[in-house]
Formats: sequence, structure tokens, C-alpha cells
Amino acid sequence: MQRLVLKELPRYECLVEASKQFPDLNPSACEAFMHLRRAGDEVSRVMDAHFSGHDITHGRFLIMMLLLEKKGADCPRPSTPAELADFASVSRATITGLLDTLERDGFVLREPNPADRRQMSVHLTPAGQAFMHTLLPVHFRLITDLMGNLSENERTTLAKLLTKISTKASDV
Amino acid sequence: MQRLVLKELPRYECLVEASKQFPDLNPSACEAFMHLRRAGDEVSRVMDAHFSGHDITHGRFLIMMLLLEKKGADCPRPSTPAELADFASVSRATITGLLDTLERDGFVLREPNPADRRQMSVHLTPAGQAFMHTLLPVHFRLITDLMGNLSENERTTLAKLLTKISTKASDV
DNA sequence: AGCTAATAGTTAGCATCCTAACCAATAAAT
DNA sequence: ATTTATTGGTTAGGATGCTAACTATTAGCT
Repeated sequence: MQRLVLKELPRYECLVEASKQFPDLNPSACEAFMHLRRAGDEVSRVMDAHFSGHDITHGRFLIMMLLLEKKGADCPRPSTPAELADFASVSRATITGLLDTLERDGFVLREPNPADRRQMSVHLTPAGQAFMHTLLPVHFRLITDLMGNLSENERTTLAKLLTKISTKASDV
Repeated sequence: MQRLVLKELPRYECLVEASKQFPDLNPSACEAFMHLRRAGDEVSRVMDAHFSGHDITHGRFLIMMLLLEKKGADCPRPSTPAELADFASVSRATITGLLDTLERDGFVLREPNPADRRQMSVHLTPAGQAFMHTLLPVHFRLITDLMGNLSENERTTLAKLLTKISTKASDV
């Protein structure tokens, strides 16, 4: 699961040059856009490599993350396939596939809900919890490392700028 | 081709709370990380939707972009499958698949290279060029829109911060 | 020259995620 | 109360990108 992204981004002057031919090309917008794609892709690569070293995938990890018991949790926690799909912005069919694998590996359990016989109730098994508690420190360590070139201030700035893009993107 | 990403990111206090349980969790690093993933994903969704409206995919578009004749081009241009794979940071097998489709659609031509009979030489057909020149204005317009919430300064700052992440990621 | 190693491209088979169609169960409407 | 619409979950089949194995050609060594 990879995205095609340019390895070497075009130099800014090339963008300016191209903007003469294409008036809709805004060099700074293009530059920001390409950097976003590349950084996202690089980070994905690192994370995927990390996950595959632990016989898990990004998708399965995220599902277990969502199912994980939170301490002092006022944060709502999804417990049905439909809720998981919603939290993870992914189709229900995808959740079915991920849960199949997680159940096969003994990390998750699906139980019917007597109150509404359409629904399934999903939880982590003890093995699933143990797995996560082994993996999470390494996982968080890796994220901390990845952001290691940025100061606290820069991280906050980055988050703010990226939010502006996400907001725009969701209503384009 | 989608990535699983949280729709609602956890609030900062939740991250701080969680960091008490997991000392390796750095709240600001985590926050920046998740924003990066989400923004990248949102932007990908918008672009993919745009592409599919023109019966093309991200991958095929990028290949055609790489093959496109550049005016005043001192920028090097790939012309063999191996070079395309390198420029796009993708496997050669993937390029084979993309070229198969592009060739079927009449956008690209593969020709043997008499000088080195292992190599193929790839170029856009006139139809491929025409297609790109129709699509590109819309494409650039969309990118400009997506970055529309950011000022010139913010775009530059964003690019700078993202570069720091890409740099770090490529040697983690 | 002739054998070995490296390189170009393709093929085969896998994983993830998608949409569309489907069945079962519940809710809503008359 | 019965019909109709909606919701939850799964299944089937497709697309993209991957790795590993394969063939053909070229380069390097002795």
C-alpha cells in the first residue's frame, strides 16, 4: 500500500517557468502540495516498514488502537464494525476484512449483540491487549523520532497549517 | 487506494493524558504526525475523485506528467520504464502495469531501443499530450484551491517544515 | 573469447481497500 | 398489522501497488 510520489520535487524556478504556460498553476500552492504528498508518503513508508516487522499492518493496528481500553476515558470508543468504519473513515467491507484477519490471529473477538441481532460487538482479546502494550512504546518512540527535526513551536505551527488544508479539502 | 486515517483526531488533553501511561508518547509529535496523515489523506481523496472523473488514476497521471515535454526544460525527463520507476519511487513492476493501461488507452507508446535491446523507450502519443493539456489547467486550479486557505507565507513555512520531516523520514 | 555478474523489463501471485449487490433484522408508515 | 424503508454486516469482484522469480541482453573479468 503505497502512493506514487515524486522522489525529487521540481525546483521552484521550474514551477514559476511552468506557470507562464499554465496560468492556473500557482507555484507556492503547487510546492506546498507536493511537499505535503511527499512527506505523507515518506512517513507512511517508515510506518509500514515498522508494522510489517511486527506482522501487522497499518489498518489492523488502527483498528486495535480504536478498540484499546483508554484510561480516564471520556473519549468515546467504537465497538461495532459500523462504528469502526466511521471512526476510521473507511468502508464497512474493509472493516470486515480487517476483523477477519484480527480474529484469525486471536487479537479480537466478535460477539453477537442480543439487544440488536443485526449488530456485532467487537473487543480486543487479552492477547490483543498484550500485543498492543508491547508495540505501543516502540510505536510512539518512532513517531517522536520522525518529528525530531521540529521544535515544539514548529510542530504546533505545522498542525495549524495542516488543519487549514484538511478543512478546505473536506468541503472542496 | 486509500489509507485508513482517523476522522476525528484525539484532543490534545487526551494525548497528554495518554503520555502519562506511555512515556514515549510525545503529545506535540503525535499531534503533528496525525495532522500530517489526515491532511495527506484528505488531499488524496480529493485528487482521486478528480482523476476518476476523467477516467484516469493518480499513478497514470503521474507517469504522463513525467513524460510530458517541458518547455525551456533543463529538467531531466525520464524515458525508460526503469527511469520512470526511479523518478516516481515505485517498483518497475508497477510501471509495467501502468504503461500497459496507458498504452491500451492510446496515451503512451513503447518502442524498443536499438542501441540497448534490453531497454524500451517510452513517450506520450499526440492523444496523450492532448489529454494532458486538457486536464492540466483543471488540475492546477484544484491544487490552487486546496491551498487556498494558506497565505503565501504560510505555504512557504509549510513546505519548509514538511521538508524537515521528509529528510528525517528518509534516514530513519 | 567465454564465463559470470549485473541490468531491463515482464509475469505471477499477494495484500489492501474499494463499490455494488445481497441477506437479516429493525424502524417507520399507513 | 402489514408493508416498506433503513440499517448492520458480509460476500464477490475490481483496482492499485508490492515482492520474488523469470527471460533476455549487456558488461566485466580472466
